[in-house]
Order: sequence, then structure tokens, then C-alpha cells
Amino acid sequence: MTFYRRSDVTGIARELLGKALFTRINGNITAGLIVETEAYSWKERGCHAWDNRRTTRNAVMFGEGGHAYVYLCYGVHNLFNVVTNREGRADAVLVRAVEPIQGTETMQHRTGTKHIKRMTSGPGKLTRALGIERIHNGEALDSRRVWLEDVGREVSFREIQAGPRIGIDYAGRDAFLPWRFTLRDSEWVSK
DNA sequence: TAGAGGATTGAT
DNA sequence: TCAATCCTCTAC
Repeated sequence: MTFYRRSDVTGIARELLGKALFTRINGNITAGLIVETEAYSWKERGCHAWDNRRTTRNAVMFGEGGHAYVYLCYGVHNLFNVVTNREGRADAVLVRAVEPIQGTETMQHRTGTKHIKRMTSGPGKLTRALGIERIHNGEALDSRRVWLEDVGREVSFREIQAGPRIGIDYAGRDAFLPWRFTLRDSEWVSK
């Protein structure tokens, strides 16, 4: 868990590419290889914890790194973040897309889609496929229900593409920070 | 306690 | 381009 407790949130966001996000829901294990992430820091306006704003919703961001931050977006979608940094420093990495690697049929059943390529290509879609809901908010990421694993997928520096984050126009200049990271040429990224 | 709006998605 | 949808957050 020390991996998550560093202050380098953009470094962690890069390093999460190629790692796998697992869930076990009612005995069903599903997993996706992380191919797209975004970094958020309390130091910038894109972040829910900007300027150390502490609310009921974002409370887990202020806890120790290595926990899940799950919140409801637009009243419709659950978005999954990895809380990073030490207690009191509210940083997080949003997982925006994964490549299905286990339990694909279960994920198709949950999402009701035949198009596997579009099934997990977005932050709201991958949580639905993996069965992640707000009850998982605050869950430790070495738990039996939600966890991350290194599955031996090597990611070279050249494979990582950086660009501005999506959907945070309200953040002013901070919306231009190149804090969105994708695996170059992956067919599983959003949009 | 009311009102505005959101780290999205899929249909038009 | 637009509606869905439900809290959360802020201001009064």
C-alpha cells in the first residue's frame, strides 16, 4: 500500500496503466487492465478537494492512500478513483477506461451490451461492468471485494500518452494540465 | 431548506 | 445537441 501513499499523483496515474482492477461481487470475479487514468490533486481546481475543501462526499480523499473513492456523477454514473498520498493530502486518480481481462460474460450481462469494445471505455461504464457502486466508497484496495494487481503487463515510457483531462471546463487554466494518461494505440480508451 | 449543477452516457 | 437523474454543495 506504500505505492499509493506517495505525493507524486501524476506518477502514480502513469504507473497504474497496465495494472489490473479486480472486483469480486457475489462470488463473481471480474477484472480489467487499466488503459486510461486522470490525476487529481488538492492543489488544483479540477479536484473535488481543491483548496482543501472537505465535504461528506470527498472525505475519503483526505484519508490515507490506497482506498477507493466512489461517487455518483450526474445522478447516473458511479466513478471510481484510487485515493493517493498520505492522510490530509487529498489526491486521487480517476480510472477512465479498462480492457476486460476476466469475467467478460459477467460484465456483458451487467451492462447489457454486445459491443465489448465499448463496454468499459468510459469511467461510468467500467464501474457498471465491474459492479462498482458507492457502497465500495472507502474500501481498502487490498480488500477481497475491490483490489488492484500487477499482472505482468510491462508499460514503457513511450507507450504512455498524456493530454488534458476530460469534462472539467470549470477548472479554468487547470483544465489544460496534461494529467490524462492513456496507453498509446489501445482500442479500449474512452471516446 | 431551496436551487443549481455535475470528473457521463447514449440517443436524436 | 440534449435529456436523464440524484445527490451534493452552497448560500440564504
